[in-house]
Amino acid sequence: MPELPEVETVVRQLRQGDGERGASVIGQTIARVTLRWPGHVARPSPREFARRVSGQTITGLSRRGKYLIFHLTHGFLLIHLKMSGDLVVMGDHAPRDKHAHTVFHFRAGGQLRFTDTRKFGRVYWVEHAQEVVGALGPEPLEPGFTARRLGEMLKARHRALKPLLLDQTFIAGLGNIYTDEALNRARLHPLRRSDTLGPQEVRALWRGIRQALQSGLRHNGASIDWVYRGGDFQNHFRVYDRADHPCVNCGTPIRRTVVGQRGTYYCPQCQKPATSLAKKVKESEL
DNA sequence: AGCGTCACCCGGACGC
DNA sequence: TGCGTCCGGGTGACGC
Repeated sequence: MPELPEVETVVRQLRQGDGERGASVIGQTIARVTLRWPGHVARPSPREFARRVSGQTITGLSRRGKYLIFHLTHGFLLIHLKMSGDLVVMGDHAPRDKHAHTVFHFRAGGQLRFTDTRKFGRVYWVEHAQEVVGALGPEPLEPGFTARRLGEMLKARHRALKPLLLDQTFIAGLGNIYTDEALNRARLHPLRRSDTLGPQEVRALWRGIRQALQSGLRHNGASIDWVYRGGDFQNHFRVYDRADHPCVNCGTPIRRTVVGQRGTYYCPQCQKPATSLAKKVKESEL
């Protein structure tokens, strides 16, 4: 599931263009679009989408949260990879891929393929990118995201940390993997209430979030399931998908529970619940 | 209003 | 082999 580091990795590769993933998309003019599965188009209508995007030149590429933002001559093309999406530039005669549901054909030859096994991904064409990403929370790796600011944000809410961190309007870019990794680094229990953290704990969470994301970026993201993006962060998980494996810090077996309908991994020794939570947590584990 | 919970969309993996 | 179940990002419905 592409989260901030995976999406950023894709953005960098599409921007630079390398041997493995083809030429840069910057400067390419989209001659036409093939919509093999129109359900990919979130807005406007599939027909209108194809019309709006065709003939436009990609002048820039950026990221906001988990969205890729292609800057066009007029308006913006936004793509969300959701769980299984991937974007690759290929030659026109590259082998067919049954999961390449949306394909952007370049005037100069070559194509940008949006492959998406699960079909959860979405594409948008809008006049202003804000129409789609306007409600997102702050970018956790940008300078404006300080520990102080995080502290104020946490104080203003009264929720368990895990679902709050997954809320894209709270912070943009964290998904299930990096949330669990961040909480582990911060030594905070996933069910801990956001407004009960002391200053040291806020700072630990701030550092945990940033270190987990930066570590992911350094490894070019994680390649899990059948989606290979060149990254190897999956070999450096501390808790995610490591149920019953020893905690890298204390050796205690990592535990898997469900929080907010999401598989949640944590170390029961390093990430102890606050005393007021302990009873509730114990009950849910029996 | 804010929060928790659940269903939904998909198809591959996995257990029986 | 073939069935049922699980999984998840984001959204929207619903109830408290």
